[in-house]
Amino acid sequence: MSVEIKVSGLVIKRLPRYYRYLTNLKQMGITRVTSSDLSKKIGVTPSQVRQDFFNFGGFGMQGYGYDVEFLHQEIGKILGLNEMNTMVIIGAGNLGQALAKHENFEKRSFKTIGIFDTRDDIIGEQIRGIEIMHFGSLSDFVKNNHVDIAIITVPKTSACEVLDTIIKLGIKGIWNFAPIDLVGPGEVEIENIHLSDSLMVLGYNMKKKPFTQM
Amino acid sequence: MSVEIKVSGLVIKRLPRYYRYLTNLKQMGITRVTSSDLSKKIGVTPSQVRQDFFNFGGFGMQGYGYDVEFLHQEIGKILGLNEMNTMVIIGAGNLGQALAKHENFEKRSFKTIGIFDTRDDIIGEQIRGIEIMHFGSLSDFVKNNHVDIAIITVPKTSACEVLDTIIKLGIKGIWNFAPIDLVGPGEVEIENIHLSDSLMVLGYNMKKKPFTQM
DNA sequence: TAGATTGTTAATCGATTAACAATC
DNA sequence: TAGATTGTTAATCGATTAACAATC
Repeated sequence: MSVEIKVSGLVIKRLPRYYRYLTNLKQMGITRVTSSDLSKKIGVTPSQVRQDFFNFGGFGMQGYGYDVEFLHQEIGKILGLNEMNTMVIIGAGNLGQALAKHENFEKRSFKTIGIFDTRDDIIGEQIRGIEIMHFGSLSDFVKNNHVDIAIITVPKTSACEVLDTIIKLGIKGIWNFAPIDLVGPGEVEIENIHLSDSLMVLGYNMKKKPFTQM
Repeated sequence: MSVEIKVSGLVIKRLPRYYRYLTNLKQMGITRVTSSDLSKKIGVTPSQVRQDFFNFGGFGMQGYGYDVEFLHQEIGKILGLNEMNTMVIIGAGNLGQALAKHENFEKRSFKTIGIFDTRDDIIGEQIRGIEIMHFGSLSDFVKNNHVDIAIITVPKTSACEVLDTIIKLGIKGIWNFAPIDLVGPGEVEIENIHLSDSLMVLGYNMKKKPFTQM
């Protein structure tokens, strides 16, 4: 019916930053904020702040600015934070366990409800009350529990195999930490996190400095 | 003297992806590649591949394409992978320990040489042969060892304090995992990793799908 | 030499910034 | 009402794509 106008990915990436800063403002008891205030804290122009919000219809009032509480809530809705998203972690290695122990995700309504691995010696262990189960029982688990997102923290070599299984089980969101760009069918959303890519960008930026100063 | 032309950050972010794919090609024994081949694998246009490399003068030959070995090496140089970068981890919590155990970074010439924390009970422990030391001894450590990069994996509440110390010690690169955007003086390069931001972007992309299909 | 593919310039597209009328 | 600040359009800037001459 109403054809959704595509919002640029660059805008979407800025939303969590707005959200984080609004959370701070709320905690400090500040109730009103202008595009100029926000822009200073976030390091963009006031124009961009207004333009970003304009993509969603605009959340402010002329002459006043934005209501912190309301803006926080609306951005949260856009990002899907108003309802809990359930996650399973595939791969209980160092990174998988660290992510399971991380408490920040739940604050943002992303909750881990199961961890899966193939190493028999750790099956049955619990991390923050979340059980480590055998990868073979993932299928049953998904049938009995609603799972929104699978987090892939297996080695590069098994990532593709795991991806296939996950897609077959009908999971629609994937957060991939294996150092390979996973691609799936159109209805599956994949976010690839490449930690060493980011480290290399840091390496470049550090090296480049002397040149730009000339 | 020669004023370096600024290369866009978007180009730099693509370099690690080229690099990863070239590593694969090398491993498969492939010696030659064209901009068209690369573009297909990486999901960009051939034009963009050539334009990206043109920023650095171009690495190919007309009528032939690119020599895999040479291109791999040149991109590695740009990213600063030809010499070892030393790193310390500040904060030996779940994430800090997981990063210390991660072996991929060393393959890219980023080597962790020390881990620091303030909790007395874990001081002296070793992770993959890397000692956990008291945060108070960081200053001495930096005097005796060349440290390129500090990885911040402390809670949000102590991140700013840690940042101050690190900057005073003269460390020039910071890889920050605390959920706050750290900013430092111009000569210090900071890469902020916000895992939950990425999760929220995934959340948005999953939600948005039904609309775009209308 | 003929064919292929780059290097490089020009055209297009999209994102950011500026401007200002609308309005609280 | 006057002042402030948004919503929204227009102008600018930068990134991507297209085109093609250079050349291996």
